[in-house]
Amino acid sequence: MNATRESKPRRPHPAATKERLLDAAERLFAEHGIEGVSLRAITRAADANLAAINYHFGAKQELVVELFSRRLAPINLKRLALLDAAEQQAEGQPAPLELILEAMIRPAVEQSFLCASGSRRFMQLFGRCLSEPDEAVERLIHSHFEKVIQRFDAAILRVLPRLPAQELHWRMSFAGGALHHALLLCGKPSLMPAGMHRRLNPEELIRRLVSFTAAGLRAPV
Amino acid sequence: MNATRESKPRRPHPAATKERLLDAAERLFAEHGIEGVSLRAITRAADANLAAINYHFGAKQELVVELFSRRLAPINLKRLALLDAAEQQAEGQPAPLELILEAMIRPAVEQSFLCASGSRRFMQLFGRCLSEPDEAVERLIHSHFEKVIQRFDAAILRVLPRLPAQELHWRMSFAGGALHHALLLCGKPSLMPAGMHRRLNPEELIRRLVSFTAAGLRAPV
DNA sequence: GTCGCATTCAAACGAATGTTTGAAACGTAT
DNA sequence: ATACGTTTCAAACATTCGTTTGAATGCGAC
Repeated sequence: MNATRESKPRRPHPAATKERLLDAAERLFAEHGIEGVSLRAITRAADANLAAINYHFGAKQELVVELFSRRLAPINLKRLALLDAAEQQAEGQPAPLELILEAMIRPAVEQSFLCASGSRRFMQLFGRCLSEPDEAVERLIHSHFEKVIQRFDAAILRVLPRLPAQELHWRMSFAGGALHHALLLCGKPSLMPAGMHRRLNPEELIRRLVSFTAAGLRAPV
Repeated sequence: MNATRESKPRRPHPAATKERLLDAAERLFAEHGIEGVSLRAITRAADANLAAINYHFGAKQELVVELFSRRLAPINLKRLALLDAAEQQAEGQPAPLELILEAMIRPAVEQSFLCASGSRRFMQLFGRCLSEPDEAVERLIHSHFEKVIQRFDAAILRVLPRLPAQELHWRMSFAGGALHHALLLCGKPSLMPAGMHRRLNPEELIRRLVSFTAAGLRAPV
């Protein structure tokens, strides 16, 4: 008998404990909030020992940081890539507003709808953390978005040159709020009005968000 | 010497402990989240004994319920009153979209900017709780908003009759997300882009929110 | 005064939290 | 086989949490 495979069916990849912890924490955090999940719950769900988190991450806070970086970095890279593509396709002209907004919205929605792995609920967690008090998380999010916000602000100012900067900032905040609230609803259909979550697919949501926010941004001052 | 006034300057109205607890809890909850505030912190801030909360409310959860009801009920009453006024002024015609949206937005923004008492930060707390996991809070919010949502949906369907119900629900969710995200930003200027919180007054915010969401709701399907 | 009721108080309760510890088990290179 | 660095484990650490308790206090009515 193969001792490593049959006597202990659990722990298929011994070196993957760190990833299992991240996945379990992501799922549980999205469901119950960061403060609402204990290290014991995480390690139990990840089939790991209680001390594993402090061994691999040092502290719970560091796990949170690594969790956010793992998901936020790819999303924002994709946002910038889509924006680059939109601007390159415009050939010197300002990129179309709808394409800019889709570049901002699509990566978040797609990540939110990704069924594979635990990444599906991350955007729900992210939306929750926007309103959380933890200063470390706040700084972390801010650092991840600083560059993205600058690029998108500039792109939109190019296509809507008559929009005052102040007005643009507020409207982008409104758009962000709409996006994150929508992703939140996707994770909590119980908050939706009846019958709203019929045929809930990402492309439809993206289309709705783009047309709503584009109209809002184009509103007369 | 007046013993009740000079020997113990604290506790001016002995019967107001319950209110002091609610005010302190509201402020602390808005700053650190519900789960992030202990009964000890609340009672310390309210200059009351630790057991005061369990004596006056029975449990922490009941304090939260009473806290929400105290603020949410007047806001939603004002919303319905403004909507009634808008529809009455329209004299049988559908009420103007901008007036309907202002009826929804103004009470929340004004409550959020109210400097007197601790009510100023409640809307920040409310926005936070939209994404919180607590099922009791979730049901509580839902029950407070059920009637309001129905009335506003109907009013908007009257002025935008060509808007499919599904589309309307999503766009109202987007509008709600924009509103609550904006109120969240007002409570956390650190999340704003630089220079955005210059001259932050409620009327300007209301105007911006109304024009943004009105344009979004009118967007072509 | 003194009774009765509402409120406050200090102290303690059990349970749960994040973290630490030191030994055991593991895989791998020598 | 032996030794070594890495990883896992059970157990305990000190805090903190929400809640409970029972005595003390305040205060108006009789």
